Formats: sequence, C-alpha cells, structure tokens
Amino acid sequence: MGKPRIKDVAARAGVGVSTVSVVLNNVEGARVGPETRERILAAARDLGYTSNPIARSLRTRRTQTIGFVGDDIATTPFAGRMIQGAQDAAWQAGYLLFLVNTGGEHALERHAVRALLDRRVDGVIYATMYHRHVEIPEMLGDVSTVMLDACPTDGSMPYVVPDERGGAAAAVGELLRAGHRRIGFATEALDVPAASGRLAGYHETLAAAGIPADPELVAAEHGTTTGGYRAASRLLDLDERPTAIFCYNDRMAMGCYRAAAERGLRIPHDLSVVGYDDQDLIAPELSPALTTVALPHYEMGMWAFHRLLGLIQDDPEQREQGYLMPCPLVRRDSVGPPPR
Amino acid sequence: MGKPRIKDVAARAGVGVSTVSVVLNNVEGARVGPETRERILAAARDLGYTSNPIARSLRTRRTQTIGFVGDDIATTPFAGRMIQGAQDAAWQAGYLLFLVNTGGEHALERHAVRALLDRRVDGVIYATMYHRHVEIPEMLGDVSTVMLDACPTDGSMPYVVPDERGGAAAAVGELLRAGHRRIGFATEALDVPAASGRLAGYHETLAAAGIPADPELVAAEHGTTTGGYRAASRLLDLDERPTAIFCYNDRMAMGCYRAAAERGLRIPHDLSVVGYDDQDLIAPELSPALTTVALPHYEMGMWAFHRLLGLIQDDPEQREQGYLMPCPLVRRDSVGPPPR
DNA sequence: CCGATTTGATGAATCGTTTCTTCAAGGAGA
DNA sequence: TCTCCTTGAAGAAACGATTCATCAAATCGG
Repeated sequence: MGKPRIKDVAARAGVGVSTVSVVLNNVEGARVGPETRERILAAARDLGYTSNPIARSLRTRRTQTIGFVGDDIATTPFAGRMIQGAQDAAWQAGYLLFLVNTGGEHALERHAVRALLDRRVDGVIYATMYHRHVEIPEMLGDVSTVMLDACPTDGSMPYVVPDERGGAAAAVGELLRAGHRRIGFATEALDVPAASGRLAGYHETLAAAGIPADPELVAAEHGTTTGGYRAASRLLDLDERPTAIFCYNDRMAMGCYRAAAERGLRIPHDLSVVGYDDQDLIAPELSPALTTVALPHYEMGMWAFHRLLGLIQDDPEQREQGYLMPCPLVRRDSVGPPPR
Repeated sequence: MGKPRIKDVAARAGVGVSTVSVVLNNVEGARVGPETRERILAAARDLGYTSNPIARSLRTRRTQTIGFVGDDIATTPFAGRMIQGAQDAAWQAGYLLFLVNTGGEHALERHAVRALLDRRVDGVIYATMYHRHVEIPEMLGDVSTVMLDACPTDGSMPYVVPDERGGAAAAVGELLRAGHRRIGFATEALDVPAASGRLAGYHETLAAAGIPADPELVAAEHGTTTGGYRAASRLLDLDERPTAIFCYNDRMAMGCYRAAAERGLRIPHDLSVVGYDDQDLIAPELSPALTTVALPHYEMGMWAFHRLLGLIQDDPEQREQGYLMPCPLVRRDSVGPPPR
C-alpha cells in the first residue's frame, strides 16, 4: 500500500485515467463536465493523491528542478545567503534545488554540470564567490543558465553582481553628509572587481562633491584585520590626518579601530569609520557598532532564480543581461561630525 | 538531436535494448558474449550515451537523490559546513542533494518533507542548527532519515552531534598542561545543550585533576562579545584572580580580550584564554591568535550522509544510533604558563 | 427527422529505462 | 541421432504519468 497512483483515483471516481490527468492539471480547452470534475477532485482528495514527479518528468521533459553550482558554499556567510535566496525563491515557485559545490576545481565543475544536465534540470544557477569574470563550462550552452555574483567573459548569459560602486558612493556620501571633507580610503591591494568598483565609487563621489582627489588618502593593503590596521595607521599618521576613513571591508575596519585606539582617537568623536560587507560577527559587535554597507547576497540569489525562471518560461519581458544589485547602507554608531 | 537513448546504442551495436541495459549495468549472472559486450560498450562510448536517470528512477524506484532539510542555512558558517560535508560525501557516492531550508517554521518543515517524499528521495538528512531535541515530522517515518546536529526526542533514528563535553575537556586539559590550576569559565547563561555539555566537561576535567570546584569561577552571561566582556570582567575582578579563562565561544573570548586589555593584562603572559567554535573571522584574527576548540560540522555532515547511505542500503554493520563527533583543539597563541 | 457539429470522455501511444520470460542455437551425453 | 542443458540474446511488460486521436452521445439548425 504505497502511494496511490492516478489509476487508483480514476477507479475510485469511475472514470478513465486521462480524464483524471486532465482535471488535475487544469488543462486548458479540455472539456469535462462539472460533476465529473468534482467527483475526480473528491477522489483525489480522499486518496491523498499526489502525482509522481518522476513519471511526469519522463513524459513532460520538465523536472521542476534547478541546479545550483557554486565554487564554495561554506567558508563565507555570503555564500549561504545567496543559496538561501535562490532556494527560497525556487521553493516559492515550486522548484527544488540541486546543490553541488565544486571548490572551484575546473574538472569538478564540468563534472557537476554534466551530472546536473544528466538529471535533466530545467536550469542552472552558476555562482562563483569572490572572483568574477569566469569562464563557464561550454555544456551550459544546452540549458538555461544565470550567473550569480559573477560576470560571464562574453556577455552570453544573464548575471547579477553587487553594485560595489553604488555602495561605496553611499558610504562616502554618508560621510560627506556628516560634514567630512577629508576622507581616507583603506582599500584592498589585490585587483579584484570589488576593490576597483569601490575605489571608483569613492573617487566619483568625492569628485561630485567638488573635493579634489588626494592620492595620499588611499592606502592599499591586504583586506584583513592587520591589513586594515596598517592602512589606517598610515592614514592616521599623515600630516593632515583624515577625519573619516572608509574601509574596503569590515575586517579592515576592525583593524582601523585598533589603529585609532592606539592613537587615543575615539570613534566617532575623533574619527568616523565606515566599513563594507556588514558581517554579523564584526559590524554589530565592534564598539561602537560599525556603520557599513551590506552586500545583497540574499537578494541576488532571489534575482538569479527569478531571472532563470523567466529564461525557462521564455518570458519575453525579461531581457536584461546583467543587473547590479544595490548595496544598502547600514547606519550604526561609527559616524559622527568631524572633530572641532 | 537530443541525447542518445538506449535504443540508439542498441541499434548501433546491432543488439536488443535489454542486452545493452544488462551490459551497461553490469548485471550479475547475466550471460552475454565478450565480443557483444565489447561492441555495446564501444557503441555507448561513441554515442556518448548516459542513461536517463528519470526513466531509470521510474523503473527502479531509486533516485540516487537525498533531501537535506535545515532550519537555517545562511546565518552561521557552521550550517554551510554541514551542508558542504553532506554534499561532498553525497557527490562521492553518486548522489545529488536537494536542499531546502525551513527557517524553523513547523508548517514549512512538514511541507518540505512532503515535497521531498513526493520527489521520491532515497533518504533525508534533517539538520537543525542551534537547538537540539527536536520533534521530527511524522512522515519521516516513511523514509530513511538521519538527524544532523540534533537529537530526536525518541531514540528512533541515527543522529550526530558535536562532543561538547570532550571539546571542553580538551580545552581545560590544555590549560592544565600549561600549569594552570585556577581556571575560570565564562559560560552561556541560556540552557542550551552546548552550554551544559561544555560546563560538564569543564567540571569533570578539573575534578579529574584533583582541583575542587569553585562556583565563583563560573560566570554566566550572554554568549556574545559584550557577554564575554562582562563575564571576564567579573572573573578578573575576583580577589583571587584566575590565571586562565575558558570561554564558551570565540565571541565571548573576544570580549574577554577586551576586559583583559582594560586591566592591563597581556595575553598569554598574564592571562591565558581558550575559546570554542574556531570562527575564522575571530579566532585567527585576534591578537594574539586565539587557541580554541573547533566544531566538526563538516565531518558531521559527512557522517550523516554515510550513515544515511548505510540505512538506504540496509547495511547491517552500521547500527549505532547516536554519534558524538570529536571537537579538535586548535592551538594558537593565547595559552601560556601562568604568571610568576 | 436528419446530417453536422459540439461535448464529454476514453483508450492507446509515449517518455526511456529495467527486468522477467521466452526462445533459438549449439554442445554434451547416451 | 535424439534429447537435454546451457548459453547468448531478444521481446515485452512494467514503472506512472501526459497527450493525442478517436468515439459515442447529445445538441443543433433547417
């Protein structure tokens, strides 16, 4: 006595299986009497019938399943949020998510994509954390694909990435509004897209406010606590010290706090600080709590799925290839007016 | 010209489909001539044939798929590691993972389990972060299930949780070996299993070393940075100050560092500190880097899958119901001999 | 009252496998 | 030479749905 099959429903309602199928799927243009329909629905309800997705998929060639392949799902909280965003959106739409992580190994990536195609997923979300501009396995040409947190080398498929530039603009804008004119930037030395985007946003926003660029105010180090410490130290030891520092990320901001503390500078009284990433283990925990810019990974995950769904359903409305997801500013207690 | 089907392989090899199936699946006791076998294998290779898992599942009632349902996959790095462990193990065994997260909502949990059963998963890993002793949806009785990071209320299914007690013992043991005799414990005030387990390990280890329990040395607060700060402050202001503090987690250890710094105590010269959790944003980043105990989430994820596989394959060797996964000590720079 | 059309419903084919039963051919034993 | 196994392979029936073509009954216009 396993699950009831469509045959059982048909028998109980005293009709043929095809009629049951037609009713249960609300097939358009199908003609079936209201009374028969009612009988079928009742029978299905009584039996607790749910259609077998395997059999259905075999026939319809749709699996209501998508693959999420990521190069890393564990080491950052960001990855988890992307997955969760995609999963929540998929669940809403009645899709289930195959998760496979590749650790960034190229061979494994190809294997993974092949395995997903074998399983006849309806689409693939291809997420690569950190780096962007990745080459994608050629097989992905055979299936609807959206890139998440990454740009395709050719503009061949939809993608979504954070609007780093806009986020940096928001951060610097917040400092400008507080009255700061001399704003340092403790940046990441590596040439990653996030770094160049945030730097561009920093420069543009200052320029728009009529503040000339001062190369001294940009200190590049590793994007770590100690890197932040070093960068902030350099900035704070400048002859004309900045009254605010925008940090590439929260970890650097953490180092910046230490550098400030060592110099007897109180935040935000003597120095204002803004971070980036809004990491929950850092930003709210520092004292004072850090004003920072949040990365919209959850939203990007949702966007990716919705865009993918559009692709799958061949929705002509959705035609945009790339999308920059806004990074909202999170106000806490590390920004104040400049001293004096 | 979609994927080749088994029929195509059969045609190309000039044999019947059943023979192809038998050859490709290495069916035991099947009799097929070596030359025919070779021809079939060649044909399959030439065509790049891979069997359609949907059709296969329909027939065999096995999907080579398992469901991972968790109440939260994003907010802690731990969750990601469990998933990754399970996923890696599953991938190795040729299984794919359906991921669904429930946010801990009971209704959604039931829904999720039902959806997974509908999809005919071969088994389910049921992971609940944080809290343990959860009730499980009754439908899970119908399918092989393993609980991850949680205990079932009744002992009805296999589960794996961290060996908190052992981890605490390792931490305290490390301090004892360094020569400390007066060791404080900054613990979590909430009555969660992790807290009681670690407290028990603390007490047992001290007792085994012949050190009488001193209630003054246990300070309970919230398991946050500020909680750790408060707890450590109380301990450090004791008449007879402890020379070492074992902290419930790394965040409390972070607060402990601050309390020590405010009192002019250098770590590890004047005070030794051990944490728990080994969070990568904290433990290695503090200065000095924090000696702590790692939570074996990745390993637990792997264990859960392997145990599940045993259940699915009805492996009589695996009969243990619960497993305590060891928590390894991670030595860094926050432990030294006691002062004087 | 009769052919034409609509309505309501059904059987059968199909999706791509696995697996059970059957069958022809060849070899061994008597 | 005849029977009886054994071997190698094929045919066909599931698995559980969807969907197409078909068909009987009912309705309609004239």
